[in-house]
Amino acid sequence: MSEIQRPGALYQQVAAAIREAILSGEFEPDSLLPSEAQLMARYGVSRPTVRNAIAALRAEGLIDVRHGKGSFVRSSGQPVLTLERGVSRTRDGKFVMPSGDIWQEAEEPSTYRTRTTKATGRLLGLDVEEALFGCDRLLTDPSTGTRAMHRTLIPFEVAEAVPLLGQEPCKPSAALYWVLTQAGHKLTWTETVRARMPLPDERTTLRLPDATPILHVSRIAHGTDDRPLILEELRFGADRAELAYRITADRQPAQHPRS
Amino acid sequence: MSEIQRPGALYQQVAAAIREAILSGEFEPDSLLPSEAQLMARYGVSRPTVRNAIAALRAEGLIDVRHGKGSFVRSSGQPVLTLERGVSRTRDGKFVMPSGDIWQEAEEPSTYRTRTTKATGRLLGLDVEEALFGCDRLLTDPSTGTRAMHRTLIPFEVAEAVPLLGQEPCKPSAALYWVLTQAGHKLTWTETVRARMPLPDERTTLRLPDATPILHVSRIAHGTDDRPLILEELRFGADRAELAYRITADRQPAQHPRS
DNA sequence: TGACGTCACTTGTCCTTACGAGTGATGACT
DNA sequence: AGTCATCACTCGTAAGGACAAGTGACGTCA
Repeated sequence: MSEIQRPGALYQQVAAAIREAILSGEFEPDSLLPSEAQLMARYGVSRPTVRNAIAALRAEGLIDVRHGKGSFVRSSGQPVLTLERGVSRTRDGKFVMPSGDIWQEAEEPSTYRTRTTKATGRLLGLDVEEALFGCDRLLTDPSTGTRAMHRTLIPFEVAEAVPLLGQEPCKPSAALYWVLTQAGHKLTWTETVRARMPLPDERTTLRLPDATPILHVSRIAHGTDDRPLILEELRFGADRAELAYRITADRQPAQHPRS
Repeated sequence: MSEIQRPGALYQQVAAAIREAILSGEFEPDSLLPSEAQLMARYGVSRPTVRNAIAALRAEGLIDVRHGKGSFVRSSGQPVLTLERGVSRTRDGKFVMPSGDIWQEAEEPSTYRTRTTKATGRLLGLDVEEALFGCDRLLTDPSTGTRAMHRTLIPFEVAEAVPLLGQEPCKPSAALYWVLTQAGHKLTWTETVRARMPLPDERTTLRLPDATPILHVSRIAHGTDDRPLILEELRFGADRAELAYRITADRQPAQHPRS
């Protein structure tokens, strides 16, 4: 019925019309959109044009298409899982460490030895081709079904100085940080947050829907002597989880540790 | 030449072949890929199939296509701009505030009055339909050309108690936080980080390439009485900028009331 | 009643054809 | 030499047809 004329290509006009209908609430979340055939009739266009419009909306993350069933308005629900990335104490209250260890292991971790790449070397501030211990784990949060990929990288140099680290680089981060503190380090860490589209293998292992970016957190911990000790990387779909940083102004040092 | 057979659909096989060639470095970043016609000949498929494969690679953010020129391997460069979201002092060293005010105004800010939506209400912990001062600004970092959308929301209640706020809600955040501190508040804030695909208007105003997610930071500041004072939202393309949080373990309070 | 095959409906894949539109080089004309 | 039309190449858009594959309901048959 609604003849459209405005912006540019036909399929963009169709996409715009559907998008508007979705955003205005005419189509409720999780509801079924008209089928391709119906849209063809509705706008008087061919099937490729309709499919092109639908592809655009998929790329925007507005709809989900299920083979044999139809297109559904994606329930734009906010993330259900909030990862608190501040600090928290252990139960005995004696020790401060990075929080966020809600995860459970979904698969056997795989340990390996590797070398710094351009990206990891940049973060660690190391020369290229430095040797590292590595451990990759696939984590889940059972209560929400969220999945995440976790990687721990420890320079050989550090592992030699703190043997417990190299022996079990797959321990949850809290344990590793505890070991480091026991070894006399006062920890400071920096988290770098990036977002990007997933590679195909990340899409499958994280079970990501269409048009779902990945949040990629790199946490690098420095010790007392300002040397990088551990690099942790966490990757997860941005549809399910979000990050939270709690910052208290009057407690934070201005530039760097004073005491 | 290279006949392919493996996984599923033809176009996926073509996409996989090209993807592999890119990731293995056979095609250098910024280099020109074979044209659609060449790919048709190379893999013995029709143009829609080739275009479908190319569309998949675009959605992954692996390539950029320029009308009339061809497809180019996207230089997967890391973000060039790091937003330090910790705390920093003013020049006189007297006051601690959120850092990150490197931005310049790209357009006239627009002030308005609005009400809490479901999303903002949730963050502010307010009942729905509460009245707010709002200000939207378009910011740029001239040195890198990065653009960002910024929004400030201040509840009426707060603006009345601290009149300077409501009068000029468009001041950079540092100024607002300074005013609040002068009014006797000790500030604590929480930043929530999410990522999602941009809406069309965000794509255009932020000048985002294909398959580029948005990083969406919501900073909500609480005062001495634990009441929400200001909600700031910052949105920018994840291709250019990243976030950095510096955390020092032995200075941070142990725990905090969960919202 | 229960199991199963069929059918109608959906989206997925693939092909062919045609033309529009942006880009850059070539070459003719001034 | 400089200007500009033309042309060949690129990707973008749109239509048409055909068949495969997933889904669910309906009806038949044991």
